[in-house]
Amino acid sequence: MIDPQLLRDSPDLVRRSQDARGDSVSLVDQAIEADARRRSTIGAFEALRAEQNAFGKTVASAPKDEKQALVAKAQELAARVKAAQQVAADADGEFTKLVGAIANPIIDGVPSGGEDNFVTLREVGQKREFDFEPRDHADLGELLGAIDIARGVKVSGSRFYFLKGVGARLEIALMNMALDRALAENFVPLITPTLVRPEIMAGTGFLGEHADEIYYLPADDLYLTGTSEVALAGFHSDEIIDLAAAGGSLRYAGWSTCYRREAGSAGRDNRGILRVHQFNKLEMFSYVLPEDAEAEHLRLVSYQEAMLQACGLAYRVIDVAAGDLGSSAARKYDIEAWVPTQGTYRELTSTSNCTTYQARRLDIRYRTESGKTAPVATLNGTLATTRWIVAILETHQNADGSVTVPQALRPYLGGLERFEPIA
RNA sequence: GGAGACGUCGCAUAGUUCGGCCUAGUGCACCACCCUGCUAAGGUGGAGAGGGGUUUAAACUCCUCCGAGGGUUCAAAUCCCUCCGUCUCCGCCA
Repeated sequence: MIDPQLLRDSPDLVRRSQDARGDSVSLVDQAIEADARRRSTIGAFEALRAEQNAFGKTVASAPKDEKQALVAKAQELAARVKAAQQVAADADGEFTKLVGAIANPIIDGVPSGGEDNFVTLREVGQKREFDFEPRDHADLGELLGAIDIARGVKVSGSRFYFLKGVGARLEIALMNMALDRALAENFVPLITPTLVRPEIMAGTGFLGEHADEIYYLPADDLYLTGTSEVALAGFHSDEIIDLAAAGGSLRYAGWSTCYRREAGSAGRDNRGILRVHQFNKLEMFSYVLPEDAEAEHLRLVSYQEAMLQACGLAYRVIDVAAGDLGSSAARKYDIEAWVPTQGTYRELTSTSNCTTYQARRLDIRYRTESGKTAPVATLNGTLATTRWIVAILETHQNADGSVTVPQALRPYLGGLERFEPIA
């Protein structure tokens, strides 16, 4: 949810953001109007209520013989209060609905437009060239006994797989390397719930545009999370957190399995494990002071880049365009790694600065120096996922089908230097 | 899954019997000052959250919040319903 004060003070800023995202601009004016109506109806109700409260005392202390008449008058007053309360509640509901539909105002510099209007900030690393015909990760996975798609499909259906042998070990190694790096930056590790209540799912904004992406268990009214961001954001919901005592920020590294229905992407990336229903992820999540959010965002990107570099991957960092941002994000950087057999970059990480938008909805606050409460800023970013295996296998493959393990990962694989094809 | 107990403004509690004197009391912790002086004790005062009005701001003022949401009533922490959660015991199962 955006700051209602911003709507009153700087409506143009909100209008510009809506326009850049390709969202409704008139929604802003509807919300402003609803805000005015809300406040006037609340005022009317509260005045009546004050009258009722005062009159109630008169009734309570009145002598018995006068009570009858007073109660009759109180009944009439109560009816008016009830009506005014309903009007105020309706106006408040309408305002909440409209203001809730407005996405987080983008940060200056975010490119306008849709999916294709991103700006490439930098390209890093050498794209791998081959003097042989490179295999794609699905072939390599089979050759190495690392990925078993067929059996995944047999057991669970399309877009499921088994990681096996060095494949399973590689994923655990990636997660452990990511965790070690997160620990070095003072992230607190968390293994998070992957089933969450509706209000937490809604609070993180995933029930809106992503609703059909999410697995839902009707028997228990619980949602399976597509990222630990949901639980990490919910972790401090309804809390006033002490950022000062924590050194200005609270950082968590959440590990979890992630579940995605991939509705609407039928036919896309069907081969291999690029787009799957279930994978694992180590996610960084930061709670910071609003004024520190942009600096924290750049730090998260730098940790991601360091991870990709350690894995010997070529990549580009892109500034995602406004129309391709989630409603909670004010800016998002994606890092895409070069996938040789596809001849293109594919997203391996994403990091969003949600400013105070997500925190306002989840009611996560801190205390300012003057002692008042104010919403914190939240940020999230990927540090490792199962998908990285795709780029790592393809990038470091050799002509005989073996794969050279990047130096940085070897300590996490018992010193293993190469994955060799199984017989 | 069954039975029972419970949920009060940081923590701990009073209040629920029998609706109005609750504008939710008290203790601890906290903050400021005072006294005293040696790591403590005492004294005075302050202090919850959200939302209106007003204001440069402060101050002031009103409304709401007793797990959540409904209901009854002129009036609900208190009565009724639903849900959520915690604890104890029993059952079942990794």
